[in-house]
Amino acid sequence: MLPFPGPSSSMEYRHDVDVEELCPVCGDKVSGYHYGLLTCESCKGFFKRTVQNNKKYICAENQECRIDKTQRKRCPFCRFQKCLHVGMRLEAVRADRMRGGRNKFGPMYKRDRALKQQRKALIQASGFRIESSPPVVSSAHQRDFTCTGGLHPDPIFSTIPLTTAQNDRISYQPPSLCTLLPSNSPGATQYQCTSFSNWTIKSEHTNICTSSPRSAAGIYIDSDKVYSRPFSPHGPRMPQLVMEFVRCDTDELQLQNKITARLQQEQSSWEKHRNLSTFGLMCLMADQTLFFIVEWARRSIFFKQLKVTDQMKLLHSCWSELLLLDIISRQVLNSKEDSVLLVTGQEVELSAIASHASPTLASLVQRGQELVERLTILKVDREELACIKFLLLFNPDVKQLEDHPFIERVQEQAEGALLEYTLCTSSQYLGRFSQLLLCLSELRSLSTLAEDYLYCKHLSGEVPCNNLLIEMLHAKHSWA
DNA sequence: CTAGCCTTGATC
DNA sequence: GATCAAGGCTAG
Repeated sequence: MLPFPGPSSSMEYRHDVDVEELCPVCGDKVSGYHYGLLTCESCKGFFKRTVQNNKKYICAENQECRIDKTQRKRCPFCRFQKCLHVGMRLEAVRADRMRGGRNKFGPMYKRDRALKQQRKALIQASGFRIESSPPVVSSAHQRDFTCTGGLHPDPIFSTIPLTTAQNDRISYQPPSLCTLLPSNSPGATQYQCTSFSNWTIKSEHTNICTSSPRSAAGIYIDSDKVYSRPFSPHGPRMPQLVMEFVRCDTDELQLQNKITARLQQEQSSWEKHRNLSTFGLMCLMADQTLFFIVEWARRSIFFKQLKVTDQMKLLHSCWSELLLLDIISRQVLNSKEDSVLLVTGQEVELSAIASHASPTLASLVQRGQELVERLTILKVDREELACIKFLLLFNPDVKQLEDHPFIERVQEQAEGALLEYTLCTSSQYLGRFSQLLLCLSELRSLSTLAEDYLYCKHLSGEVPCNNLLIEMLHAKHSWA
């Protein structure tokens, strides 16, 4: 048993002098503080040109264009909206065009830097290591699966009859994930920009550098900078990135309805060929959930900026972790102690599972339950779960990533966001963050075991085939 | 128009 | 003198 991965697979927090961050406007590399916050060089220049020359832009679409590194040139209107939205300050552009020197934002930049240093020191002091999945050494995974041609036009609604595992091994379909990933629904999940007319620079912002420093739970926090909340001005303050993560989340009710509908469709198709076991039905459920996990990733902030090849590598690496987290989250948020709540809304008695499960499965369920209990005691919330999903997805330990620095930076930002959130919501601050990271480790470890288990079941022909689940089971090992 | 690099100058 | 966020310059 491998409760925790070995040190070789762990990712330590680096002690770099410069913490690399992402431009809140486009996700490019930050070059320094510009007009009120850390941005990249190009957005700095863009903001300067726009304000200095009093430029007026018009959006050709719905004023909600996605702004990222590759598309930032396409719509200056939405780019400028986003500049304002994330907090770039008009008043930092000098009317007299005087060069050099310092402006009134200097002290604010200094405090922000101090906060970041403090946060970094806290993380280091806590001695955390973010554990990642160890390389899978199970001999069952060493097989070489040859892919042949032929893609499903739409795997989600595919009614191609399911084949047996034996046949699958001979004619394994190539990854359907690659057909799911290319973005083909522009505008579906774009960054929300407030319209310019609705945006007002509040006078309190201009006084920020003269206001007295605030502290929370012994940790200095410049809340105007870190906890700006344009989405919901009346709610509790929380890191903007956490709100963005939550915004990316899938609606549970919608998920339940869609998966139930698809399962009925799949099941009727399957039953024409043979009876489906309970285990098979669970696999179909997991399979359908995977489609939604891919959908979630595809429309998520940062992920959609990645090349499809990197997207596939990340998903192939963390699918089982995300799937397990999905199942576990459901138990934590809708907790009934003696039963497991399925994605379809059905409940299965734990005693029923225990009486039918093999020792391996029983042990997996047991460990899963223990993790649910730990998270329940912690009262983990949606915001924290949303951060954890991003921590799992943006795993910088995945091999041969094209844009590794970007993924590393997102991982760091997600960690930072989770830390800030826990500091801001919990009186035990650092303790809570460490507890959550320990749960994350356990989740990773558990998902590896679950994947091994599933793989063995697949080899014995018990997993319905030609689906995303099978592709994922095969993929991690064919990449290696 | 964009974005990378350069120059400037107040503050430390 | 070093720093670093302003504005400036310019090839692409």
